[in-house]
Amino acid sequence: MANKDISRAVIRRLPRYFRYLGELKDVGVEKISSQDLSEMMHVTASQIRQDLNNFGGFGQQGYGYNVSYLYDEIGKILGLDQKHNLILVGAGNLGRALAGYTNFEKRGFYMKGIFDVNPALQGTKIREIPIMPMKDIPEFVKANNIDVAVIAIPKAAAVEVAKILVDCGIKAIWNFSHVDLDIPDNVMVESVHLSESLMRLSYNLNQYEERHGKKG
Amino acid sequence: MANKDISRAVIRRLPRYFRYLGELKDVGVEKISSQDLSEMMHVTASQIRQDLNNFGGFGQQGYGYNVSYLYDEIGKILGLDQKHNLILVGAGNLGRALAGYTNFEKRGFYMKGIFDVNPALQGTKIREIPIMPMKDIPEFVKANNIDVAVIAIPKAAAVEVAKILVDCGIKAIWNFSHVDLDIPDNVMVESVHLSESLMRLSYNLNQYEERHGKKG
DNA sequence: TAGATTGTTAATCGATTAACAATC
DNA sequence: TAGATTGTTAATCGATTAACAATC
Repeated sequence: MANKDISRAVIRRLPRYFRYLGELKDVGVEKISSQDLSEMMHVTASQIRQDLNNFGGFGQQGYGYNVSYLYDEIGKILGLDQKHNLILVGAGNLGRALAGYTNFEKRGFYMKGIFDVNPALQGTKIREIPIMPMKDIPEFVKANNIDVAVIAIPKAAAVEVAKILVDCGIKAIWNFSHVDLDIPDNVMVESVHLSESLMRLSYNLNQYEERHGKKG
Repeated sequence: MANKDISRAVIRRLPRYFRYLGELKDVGVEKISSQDLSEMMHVTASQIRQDLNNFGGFGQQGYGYNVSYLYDEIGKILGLDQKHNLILVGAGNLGRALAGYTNFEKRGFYMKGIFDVNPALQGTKIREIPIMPMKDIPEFVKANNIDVAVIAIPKAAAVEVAKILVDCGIKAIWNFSHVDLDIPDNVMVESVHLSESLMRLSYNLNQYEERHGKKG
């Protein structure tokens, strides 16, 4: 299960395999060949086999892959069987949406605390999770065995907060702020840059219109 | 400005250049060399020059790049100077957060309507934008010159809604539902799969712990 | 056994980096 | 002019695809 040097491209694709296998499992499909899966996912069968074989031989010649088994194995590779406590920093629009995100538990992440600068929010709760002042972060992180933080605050504050989080030993940050957090290698950062995603949409839309006319 | 066959990798990077140039501009920096920018962004200078030269020579030998000019040019390449009307489908937690997302206007996107299945929400507004029943989508899209839809609803509904949107001539979809929308080539889809992002975080966190021990 | 399909090696393709001539 | 730095070609690297022997 411990694997060195898996390429980023492969890791990017793993969750998508996991999603498709989960759906197949849900509708009761027991086995699938790389060929059939490739048609469903619009990728090559070769790529699927290559990707999976980075982690071991999950299939069987002449048969294909057992859906349920492969689903579980990819889940383990993704570490979804591990439990982690997390905190949310920022209870604005996006933060509140993330606090209500029910998939955390399904992936092994448990939200234990929420932090915000707004004094009006302090003492209130979201889904039974207390909202606390920013200054309480270090103590809370240490006391509650927190190793992941979700950051959904303006970029200026994000840089500062990231530093605090790193100092109190957080191990990973899910970053929604519009900034690249420059933190030590031993802290993982996964960023969701909505703004950049919107610009890519804009680019593609614009390209299409330039090629086909605005009312194409 | 019309450019064929720019690789996806380059497009993925453009918004990031745009962000850094915007920040440089904001602090009053007038020019920058690919070398200096590369150090700031942690990429190679060569890559920056290659990327930019896909769209034309924006720099000057012996000088570098004019920050403000390059910022504007990349903005044009990304189509941020174009205006588009959009609707939001889904006024749940995430939908409400997106409705409050103030960057839309800055990127040329104007939210004109919100749609939701919940009857209790109908007739109410978010930021002066009316929430309407799903069945009104086609009429509204046609009447208000809408060409982009933001989808933030459960995956089962998303597939169905996407079909309706395509039928009434929408040109691009910003998809937050956990599903790959299988729609015609002439409709652009930009997906933000939060769930997959969280799984990548999980993978990296897990890898780190396996290599360094749980309390590394 | 024959057929199917994997695991894996080899070939191809594309993206990144290095190098340098052009030129401001 | 000399120095700096781009634009661009060539070299390298990595990722994807094709092919097929292994094997269920």
